[in-house]
Amino acid sequence: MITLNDVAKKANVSKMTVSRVINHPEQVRPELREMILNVMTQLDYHPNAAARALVGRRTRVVKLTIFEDMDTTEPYYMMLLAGIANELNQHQYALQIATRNSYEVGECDGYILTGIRQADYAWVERLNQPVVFVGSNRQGYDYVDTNNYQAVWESTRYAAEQGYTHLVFIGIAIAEPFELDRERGFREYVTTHHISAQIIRLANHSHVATAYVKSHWSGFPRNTAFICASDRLAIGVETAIINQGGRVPIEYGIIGFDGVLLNQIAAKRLTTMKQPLEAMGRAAARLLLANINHTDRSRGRHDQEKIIINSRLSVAESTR
Amino acid sequence: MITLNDVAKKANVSKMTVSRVINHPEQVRPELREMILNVMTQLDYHPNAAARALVGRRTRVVKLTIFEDMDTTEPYYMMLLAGIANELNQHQYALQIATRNSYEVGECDGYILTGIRQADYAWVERLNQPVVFVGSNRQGYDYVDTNNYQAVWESTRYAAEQGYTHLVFIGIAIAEPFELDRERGFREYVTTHHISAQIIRLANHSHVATAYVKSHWSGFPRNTAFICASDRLAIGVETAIINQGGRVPIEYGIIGFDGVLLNQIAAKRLTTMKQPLEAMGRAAARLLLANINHTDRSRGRHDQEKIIINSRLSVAESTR
DNA sequence: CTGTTAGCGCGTTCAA
DNA sequence: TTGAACGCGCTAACAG
Repeated sequence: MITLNDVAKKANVSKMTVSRVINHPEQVRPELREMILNVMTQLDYHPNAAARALVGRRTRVVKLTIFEDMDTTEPYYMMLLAGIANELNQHQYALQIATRNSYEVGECDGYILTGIRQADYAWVERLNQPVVFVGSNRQGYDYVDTNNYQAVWESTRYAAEQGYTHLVFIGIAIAEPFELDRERGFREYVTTHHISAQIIRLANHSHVATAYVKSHWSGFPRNTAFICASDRLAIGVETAIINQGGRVPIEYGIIGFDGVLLNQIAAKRLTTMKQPLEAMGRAAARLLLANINHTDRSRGRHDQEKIIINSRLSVAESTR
Repeated sequence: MITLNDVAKKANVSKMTVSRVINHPEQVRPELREMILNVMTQLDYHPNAAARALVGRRTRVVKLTIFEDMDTTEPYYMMLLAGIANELNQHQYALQIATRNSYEVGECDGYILTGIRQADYAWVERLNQPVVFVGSNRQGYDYVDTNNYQAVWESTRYAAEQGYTHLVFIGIAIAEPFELDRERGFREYVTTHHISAQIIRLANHSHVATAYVKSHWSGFPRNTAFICASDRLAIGVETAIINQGGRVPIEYGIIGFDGVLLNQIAAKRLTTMKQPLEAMGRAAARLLLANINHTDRSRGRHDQEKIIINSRLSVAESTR
């Protein structure tokens, strides 16, 4: 293992000078700095994270806490995770995964939280450490989120532009901000453009959507497009349409939300709004790291910071 | 922050004694040990991972490398992950997630590897660090795996015992050990018990299964049960049966494999072979930790160790 | 069985 | 601008 000392000897300086090249490069004469950097790459030197953690009173560990049953979890989190992990790795930080039942063990420098419900906020409050949410919140914590409004607005526009003349938004029956934003995206587009439209709210299960579409089939003329708030709903809609003898995408269009796994089950590959999950993960990690470094210097809460990331429509076979 | 010293002072012993209570409890007089343990809980003492890492020449980080595209990944990994993370947390280890593109950054004490293909073994070889696989391998590395043979054997038995008289195994068309074991489980059961049966191998997509069952419908008499090697295939089979007017589970039975998410899409909740993913994750972590501690003392490779975990049939609505 | 000493690799503080 | 000394929290090795 190469240490600071090894580099120092080879470069004929004290180890402090080498340390400064890493932490306060501006305090070292440029030529000397260059030389030392050279030696460092030559020796393939990597600072020892444990030693830095020890002296810096940092753990160099970030915890990701997922407040949701893993059982029913979508692949969603896996991609988010990848983004977070990648970003943290680059900064010599390790990620620790904490689930509902194990979230007290070990120390860390900060938390990334997701899937939170109202009841969990008390716990968050007591953490007293830097925190970043994935998904919006109204209690003033920093967060990263997708632009739900924009996503559905664009899905709707796409459907309209493809010539579907009746638009149906199938939402999730839950009064959370993310859902309200999605509905708003739909409503604003169809209102502005005077398009025949309706909004339906269902429990987020495919068979519920299937049953609904089946029993209201006469209300969906040809040339209807369904903009769905989740892929589960989209799959359910597709099943119903096919069972009723409707043709996708010629007579009916379907747009899902965040299609990852479920596409492998749909008869036609779903046109779907893709959330940039990897990017969201990276953003959350970066935001948290910034908070950690900031908190070090100045105590006290800063203003809520929000990072909103746009989604992209991935066009496939369920729309024309 | 509570340190060893704080505990030592309060307990009127040297900090070495406290340290021993943690690392070599057998070297401390039982009553003294008890007393110190008390003080430790009283003070809510937690050893500082960084300091231990520093002196122990360990990073206290384990890397999980998933050699597979996250895009198409099943929720599978998420649960595995939870198991690994929980176990590592208990041992003051942090988990780092490495994906295909980021697997060189940072140091660690060992690797948990999964989703590996033939081409990746060269990379594994060069690691030169303790390694544990999730999923079997023939190159002599330790691994944790489900008992694929047992799982399908029991599914098959269950179907037979429920009175389905014709059994069909829908396998995945791929010559990997896991698939061969599953087929073997099916074959041995039906052969031993002289049951009318057939084996079919398909690409692992639900629509492929749907198409196959549809076009061979006349070959599947009433009272047939389909034992499927994946839930995707099971869902596809179910769709076909329903489209053909067959009734589940009265006339036809379906058993899936490892139903996590997909159940939310099936018309009838699938009867499915549940892999104990959390347990597998924990087992993998424990095995790796053992290897890490072992390698510390004695250099050189030991015999391949295998941990095979049985699955459990979760009976739901797609069988009687 | 228990305590003392020394040092892991690094960064802060102070002195040069 | 650079260096020397000290200590972060912990444990291995030795001494008692």
